Amino acid sequence: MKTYSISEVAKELNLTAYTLRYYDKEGLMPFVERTPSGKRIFTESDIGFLKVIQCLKLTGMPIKDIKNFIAWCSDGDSTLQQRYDMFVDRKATVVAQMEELKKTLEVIEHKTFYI
Amino acid sequence: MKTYSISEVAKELNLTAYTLRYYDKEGLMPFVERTPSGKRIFTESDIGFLKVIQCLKLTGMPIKDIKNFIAWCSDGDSTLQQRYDMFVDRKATVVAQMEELKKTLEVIEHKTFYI
DNA sequence: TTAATCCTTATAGTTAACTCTAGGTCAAGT
DNA sequence: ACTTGACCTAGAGTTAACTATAAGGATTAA
Repeated sequence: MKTYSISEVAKELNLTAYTLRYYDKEGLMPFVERTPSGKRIFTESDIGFLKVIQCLKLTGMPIKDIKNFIAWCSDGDSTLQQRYDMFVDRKATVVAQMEELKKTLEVIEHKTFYI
Repeated sequence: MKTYSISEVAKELNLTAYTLRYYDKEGLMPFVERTPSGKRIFTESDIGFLKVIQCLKLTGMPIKDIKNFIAWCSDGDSTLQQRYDMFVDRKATVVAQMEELKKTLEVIEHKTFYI
């Protein structure tokens, strides 16, 4: 199975190795294995998971909340509903942002505000 | 014309007077008038403008960038295109976030990732 | 006239999310 | 064997955006 180093993953996800180590320290990556000498080794599935984390971050979710989500994942099927609800909640947040933005666009398009 | 005090506006917009003064210091509210004694007096249109600022913040726009936008507004019609472009850009950002979120929702709905 | 609410400046504290440095380990190439 | 480069940790430093306090003063509603 192909694995990746921290700097390869950082490049792929467009962030730094510092940031990945910080995420690890914050409990966002309990799934990442190590070599006998202690180096992190990332699998394809780890990278997929990190992409989900990035998506959650994009929606404005704080790291502590993402950490909770990761912890739920470790708890298995019993937390499936919670996890699903959380995603639905996130979606609602972004949809609400979209609505606000649309309203604002309408305002500026109709030139109804100036200083 | 009806006007509002800083604390009334803070309550209406669901933030604190501290925050409003901070925004003022950062150049986000050059339009707000004062009484002869120096108190800020907000009009309905000021509040409308502050709501636009809140909307921009919701999309993740930093205060410095919002300040630039406000400065453009002061520059009048010559910056109309820039301002419109900025809003389109913001909209695109949020739409992209939506797309990411939809993808992620699909992933979790199909239960294709677990730790 | 007293209490509340506002103002200022200056300064300090807080939180989140990085971002970096120092000092050390380890594995591969020459 | 040795040097180079990528990795490690702990912990310090940074930035943004508040959030609050203090000290001192003005205004306004009851």
